[in-house]
Parts: sequence; structure tokens; C-alpha cells
Amino acid sequence: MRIATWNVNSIKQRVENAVAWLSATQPDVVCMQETKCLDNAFPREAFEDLGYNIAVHGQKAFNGVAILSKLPLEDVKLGLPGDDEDDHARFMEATVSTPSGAVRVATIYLPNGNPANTDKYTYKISWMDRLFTYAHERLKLEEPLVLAGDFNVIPTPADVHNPELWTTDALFLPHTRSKFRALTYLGLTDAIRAVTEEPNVYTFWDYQAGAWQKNNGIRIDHLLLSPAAADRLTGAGIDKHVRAWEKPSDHVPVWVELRDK
DNA sequence: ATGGCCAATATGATTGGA
Repeated sequence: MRIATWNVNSIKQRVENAVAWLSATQPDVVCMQETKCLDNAFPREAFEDLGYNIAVHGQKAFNGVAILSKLPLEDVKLGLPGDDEDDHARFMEATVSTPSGAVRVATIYLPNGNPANTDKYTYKISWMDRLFTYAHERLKLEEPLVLAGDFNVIPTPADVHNPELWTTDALFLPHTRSKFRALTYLGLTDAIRAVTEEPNVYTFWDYQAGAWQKNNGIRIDHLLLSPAAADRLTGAGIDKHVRAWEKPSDHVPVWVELRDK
């Protein structure tokens, strides 16, 4: 089965591109981020017409996540545990029951955290700590688990075009990368890095300053696999061509292919 | 030519993004 993640940067602005991409690549599950609309404004019909079940967790104007799945979505849980005061729509998990067993999927929109000397960065780090706790708990179940989304973390200098320009950025600070490493050291596999060691493999190109034309990108959209999911990994990739379409998101889809048991 | 964007909001300037 194919599981993908895509920060769409407003689903209402991206319906045409999303329908084209879904029709062409036929992913079984899609984790979306930055849907940027209330649940009742999500353009469900366009995707239901393609055979997808949809679970949404949105809010007005900002953030917002969704999961689309050809199989029914079960045990849908909204919000990352650990802070009842956090009202940002940035996390949702669900399971899909495949003939080979249940697969748990989480869609993640990790806080940006800039500027790094403000409470926005404090929020980012506390969110990462909560994600660590969540992952630690879920990994105890020894299930196939896929954490998919916009992590707003550049893991290494090989994942950014000009690392020297990012040294004080919340996406690349040593403390940020340390928290991301701690998460992966729980036993999660970064799917793209499991299939390629090539540098300059990106998932985001800024709209500004000709970043796309100059391949001035960063790799911040990730699929992290539990051991039971990584055991089934047969492929992973980045649908880079989508960035060249009309009216693109600044992020492109990233996907994994998991074999049946 | 050494700068250049995009999306949402009771919009026409501000905020957030990365």
C-alpha cells in the first residue's frame, strides 16, 4: 500500500492539483497538512468522488490536518496528547484495516518555531517533547505505524541547499535537530533516508526569490516508520514534479510503499 | 537587473508561513 504526506498550503486553493495528483498516483492513504479551513469548508466531494474516505481536523484560517483513505478510517483521534490548552489543529491519528492487518497513521504539522528567541520556539520544542512521548507509547504496541507530515525540521546539512544560511533558523537549530534525532532513536526509520543517501533531496521550495528555479530547497516533510512498518518498506519517493504545476503548494508530496505482509 | 511569494481575513494592511 502507498501512504503519502502533503502540506497543501490551503486545500481550497489546491483542489485541482490534488485531484490531478491523486488520480495519477493512486495513494491508499494521504496525510495532509495546512488545510487552512474549518471542517465544514473542506472540499470533501472532490475527493469522495475519487473513492476516498476523509477525516478532517481543521480550524479557521491556519493549520489544519486531514487524512484521506481508500479503506475506512477507524479509531480517529484528534489532537496530540499532553497539553489540554493547545488548540492548534496540528495532529490526527487513525487506523486502516488492511488484509495484512491494521496500520496506524498519524498526520503531523509540527510548529515552525520562528523566530527562535520567542515563545513560538518554546511551543515548538514542547510539541516535539509531546510527540516523543506519543511515539514512545505507540511503539510499545509493536504495530505498523507511520508518522507522516510537515515536521518543520531539516535533519542534517545534507537536507538543505545553503546550510550556512539556516544556522539560526528554528528548522535547523542544533536543539531542534537533537529533538528530531531523539524521536528517530526511539526506533523510527526516516523512509527517504532508508532509500537514498543522495544530498539535496528536497520537499519544500519557497515561493520567494526563485527558490524552485535554483533548486534552493529544504527537506522537512518526512515519513517516520515503526520497525513493523519499516520491515515492509519497498520504496519511497518525492513527487517533485508537482512543484512545477500551475498554482503549486510550496511543499510537494512524499510517499512510501509498504508491501503486504 | 543581485530582487523576486502566497494565503486568509468581515480584506485593502496585517499576520503567518519557512
